[in-house]
Amino acid sequence: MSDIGHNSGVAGDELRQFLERIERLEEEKAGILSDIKDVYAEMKGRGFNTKVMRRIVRARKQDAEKRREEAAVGELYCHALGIGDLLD
Amino acid sequence: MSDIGHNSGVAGDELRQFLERIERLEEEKAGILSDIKDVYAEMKGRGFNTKVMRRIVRARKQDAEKRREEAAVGELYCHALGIGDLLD
Amino acid sequence: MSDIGHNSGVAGDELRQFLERIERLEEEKAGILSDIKDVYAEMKGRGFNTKVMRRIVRARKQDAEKRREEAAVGELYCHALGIGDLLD
Amino acid sequence: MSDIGHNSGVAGDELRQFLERIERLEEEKAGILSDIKDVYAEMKGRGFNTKVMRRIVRARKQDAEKRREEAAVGELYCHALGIGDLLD
DNA sequence: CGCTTAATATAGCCAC
DNA sequence: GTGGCTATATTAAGCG
Repeated sequence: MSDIGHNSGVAGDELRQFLERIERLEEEKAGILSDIKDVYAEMKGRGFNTKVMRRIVRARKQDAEKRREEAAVGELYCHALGIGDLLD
Repeated sequence: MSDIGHNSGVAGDELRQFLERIERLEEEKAGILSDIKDVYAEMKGRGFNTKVMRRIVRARKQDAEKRREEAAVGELYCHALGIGDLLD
Repeated sequence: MSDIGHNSGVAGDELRQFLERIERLEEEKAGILSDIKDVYAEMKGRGFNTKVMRRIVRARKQDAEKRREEAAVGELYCHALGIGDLLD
Repeated sequence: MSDIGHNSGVAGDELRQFLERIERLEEEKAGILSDIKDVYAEMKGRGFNTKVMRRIVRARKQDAEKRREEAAVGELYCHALGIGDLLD
């Protein structure tokens, strides 16, 4: 191999591409996290109780999850009953 | 030091005690996990759809969690309103 | 319907039995997990580094060969990326 | 009550605004997380060891943090010495 | 055996 | 600044 750098061929290039994509996304993620933190800080500056707010946000997330979960159970039920494989 | 083993004094003894306690508990845990697996296997042997069962168990666990979470939010609300620190 | 409750016959009873067995075992499991947590907390209170302890417990559980193999792959990747020896 | 909805005045409106901003950001965050997951999945599809990749990404993140910290200290020192920004 | 979920460990954040 | 707590990342298990 010629002295094209320290990588070991084409796999190295591909790896580097993946690494760049991931680190780019990680940067974006860090930005969002920072924004969220800022909003809570602003709230607190406006005199709101952020602990309560965090709980609410979490509860709403859990609620959405639970809905999805129940829908999944329902679907399984329907399937199991419809095709008669509650006994599989 | 006399030939009491390869430890380096009293801290070594204490560490070993902790390690034993932990590994004992880990063994118990492994036993329970194995038991759960066995129950599902038995169910399947009896002709039941275990995937549905797992979903149900999970949904019920989530339901309990959500209850707890909502209770926590309610408590925070009461506290916030009661002492008047919705604005903290 | 007779006084058998809201289930639909004998399969329902059997299902309920299984559900109870599973949830009972899940409770026991939760108890053990809690105990393990307590031991680590106690260790920390005694001044030990629990992160290191966890690694030791895990290492004693798993195989050494796999670790060696992963280390080799990591070295390879770092070399391919031209970023020498970030890992370990 | 006039047609302001079910809230209890201006604080309610402000709260709702904050809630919307937060949940909007949470959605964006979830999108990014999903994208990252996809990249790793693609890598795995191309035959790479993603576990090793994750370790590399993490190591580089820590390294970057340490760099930033050292840069900050360097700036501080330069300022304290009255020799502005010798270090990049 | 891979690949999708569940369990566990780590890390970041907030309050004290 | 420390310690608990929540969220995230990693590891392991279970199923097809």
